[in-house]
Amino acid sequence: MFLASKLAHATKNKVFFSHEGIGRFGSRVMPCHMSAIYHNHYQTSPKYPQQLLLRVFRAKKQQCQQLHTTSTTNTTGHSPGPYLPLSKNISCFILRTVDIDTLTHTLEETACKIPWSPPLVNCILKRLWNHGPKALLFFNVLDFLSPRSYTHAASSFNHAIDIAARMRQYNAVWTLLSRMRSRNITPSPLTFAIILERFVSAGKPEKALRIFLSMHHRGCPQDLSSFNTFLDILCKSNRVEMASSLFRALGPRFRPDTVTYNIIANGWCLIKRTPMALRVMKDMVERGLTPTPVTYNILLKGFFRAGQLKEAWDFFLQMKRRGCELDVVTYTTVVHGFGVAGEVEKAQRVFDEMVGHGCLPSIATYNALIQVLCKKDNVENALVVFNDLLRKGYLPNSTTYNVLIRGLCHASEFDRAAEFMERMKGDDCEPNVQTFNVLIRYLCDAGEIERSLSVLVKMGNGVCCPPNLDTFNVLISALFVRKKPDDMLTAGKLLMEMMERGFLPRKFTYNRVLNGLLLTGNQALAKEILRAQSRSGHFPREIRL
DNA sequence: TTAGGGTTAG
Repeated sequence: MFLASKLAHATKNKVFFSHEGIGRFGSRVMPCHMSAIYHNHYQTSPKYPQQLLLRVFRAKKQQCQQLHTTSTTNTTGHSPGPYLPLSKNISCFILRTVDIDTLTHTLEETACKIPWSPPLVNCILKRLWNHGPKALLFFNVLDFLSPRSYTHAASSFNHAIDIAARMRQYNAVWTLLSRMRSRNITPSPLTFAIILERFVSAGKPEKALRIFLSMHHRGCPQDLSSFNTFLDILCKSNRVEMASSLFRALGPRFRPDTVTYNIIANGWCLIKRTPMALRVMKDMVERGLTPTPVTYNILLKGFFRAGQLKEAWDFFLQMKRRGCELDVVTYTTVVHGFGVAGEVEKAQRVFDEMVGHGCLPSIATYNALIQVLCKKDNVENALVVFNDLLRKGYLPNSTTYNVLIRGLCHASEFDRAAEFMERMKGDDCEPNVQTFNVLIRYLCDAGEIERSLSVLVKMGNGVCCPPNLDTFNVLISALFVRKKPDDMLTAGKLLMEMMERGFLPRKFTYNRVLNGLLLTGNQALAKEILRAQSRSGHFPREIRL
């Protein structure tokens, strides 16, 4: 009964951090947030997981149907996503079930009773993103249901492949790819884009090249589009030299187009080698291809990125003189570029002139100007621009609020920042993890550890957005500043919580917290962390227990 | 996930 009541609370997503007043940990009296962390930490695996997982499903099924019905009449036009509540609860259940054998058994026993669908499965996989082993376990259990009442969609295979590749489990990647084909699902260019990107970001571009060259043997022929995708992946990981060589070697086979040239030009700009980007533009003209507004915008941004303000301005003027199309991206680039370089007046002038030139600012342009004013001028002036955009009928988005909230925090205006967080909700724009992280970071910097922990409590109930790796890293680091023994205990609980949520702590964080706990006589929690770690099948890099 | 602009802060 007690466990059932716990889970019922869990399904409301409020129980873990809903305690108010004073709680206790051992003999130590703690403020409410400490109690909340304690409660969250000690949510153990349920005793009868099958029944409880089904209970989660039943409790949410009706809610999902209601949401599905109401979503069509939602005046905001935003569907809350009929799968959201169910996916949230199933993924919470999976993350909180520590013992892998119990979890496997529970999933195997109950999975056949739940009507799976690709959107639901994909939602759950995304929520399990930070805990690769459990995500793949979930995927595999569904893939081998007996009798086979559900077959994974291509999109779910793509998610699973991405997760396996992210963990650098390359054998699992190829197994999944073969299994995909055995289920009569052809791997798509997207499947290979995912694989190629993971190999490149893992520092294996040559292996990625071999995969690209042989992908037709695995059911997906190469074309210009997949060639461009691969070049772009290489360029975005700062391997433009390799992309250029490939472009020269394979160009005749794929017949490069404007997009190909733009990708390579952008690659040079990303590493601040604008002369090379200009050469690419010259090459494309010589090959009979006309540079597009995208080409010019890439170059323009490249000059700003490289700190070549004079060249950027000259290029901008030249674009005007030659009658190139100056679109909203061009103006946003210039406003932001000059602003972050400290030339706020020039940024403001360009912003003011764009309307006169027949180009309306987008919300991104406003965001660029607001950010610039917050960083290089005054947050009060940024608020004037914010009110102006409201007056003109623009709808601020989460970036608008985040840059403003950061500006207010930077000016130590925490109460006003909190007011804006409330205001976001009124604009149908819930605070996201970046919003909370900004507030937490600045509160920590100001030494307001308790207030920052209470922000974590707000996040942790999962209603708005769960904390991410940054959230935990910032908070744990801050707990080492005051040198208070109680802070070590809190750091230990945070480490425990982050592991339960599937995050892999850095070796430095892990050792630092364990040492802190041992030095302050908190051996019990240190052992608990070690046990949880060894059960999770998830290890901090370079840690072997 | 065939190309370009706007969110932390290190």
